[in-house]
Amino acid sequence: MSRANAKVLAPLPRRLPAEAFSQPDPVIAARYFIGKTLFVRDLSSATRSITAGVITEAEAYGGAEDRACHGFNNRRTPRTEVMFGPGGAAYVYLCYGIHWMMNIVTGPANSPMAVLIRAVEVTQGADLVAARRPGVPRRHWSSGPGKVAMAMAISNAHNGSDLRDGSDIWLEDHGHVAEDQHVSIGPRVGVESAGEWALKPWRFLWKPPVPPELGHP
DNA sequence: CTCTCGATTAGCT
DNA sequence: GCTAATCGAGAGA
Repeated sequence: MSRANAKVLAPLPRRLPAEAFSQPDPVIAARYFIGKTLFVRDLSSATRSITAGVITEAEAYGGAEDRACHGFNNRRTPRTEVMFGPGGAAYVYLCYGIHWMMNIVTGPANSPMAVLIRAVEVTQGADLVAARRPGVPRRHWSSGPGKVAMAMAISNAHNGSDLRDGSDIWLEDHGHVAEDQHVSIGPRVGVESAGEWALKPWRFLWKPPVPPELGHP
């Protein structure tokens, strides 16, 4: 291969800029992450294989006043500790004793904010995901926060990993554009007990356009 | 130590 | 639509 071709074919700089993680408003961050690609290395297998998926649903948590956030009122515990670090780390915790939830820590240090990844569309390693989710239809592989972890083999082994330049779990921009007209905004799921904070429209759901031939008259 | 509850899912009605 | 499963975190005594 010639030097000129090597330059043309060199990988694009796909990692996200640092500012994406230090963004002080978790709601803006959540919207920004829609359409970005999450890469995960399977730390539980000897092969340490990698799967990837485009983020299609996300929710914002944070600001010390957000009652739905684990860091509400600056509650600092072993579990929430990673949220008090600077943006860019993975916050992974166990929910309902069974399900792992994957979050992107955002904002400055000492300010607990995170974006929960609620759904992805698998774009790499579909064979691996199919093996992890036997009998499950593809459309249900990762259509929920617990399912995202199951599909991509995310667990507490990823908690605290640096998403900015790490190699166990990270984010890339592959040019998928989630246009406003296809992104619905609404209240967060499963946080009814958070009072008025449960009503905040901090959930973003990307529904790619329906092909014309499938549209209703 | 004990008690409560959860950023959910899957299966059945 | 309804609910059991499942267990660690966090709070309080």
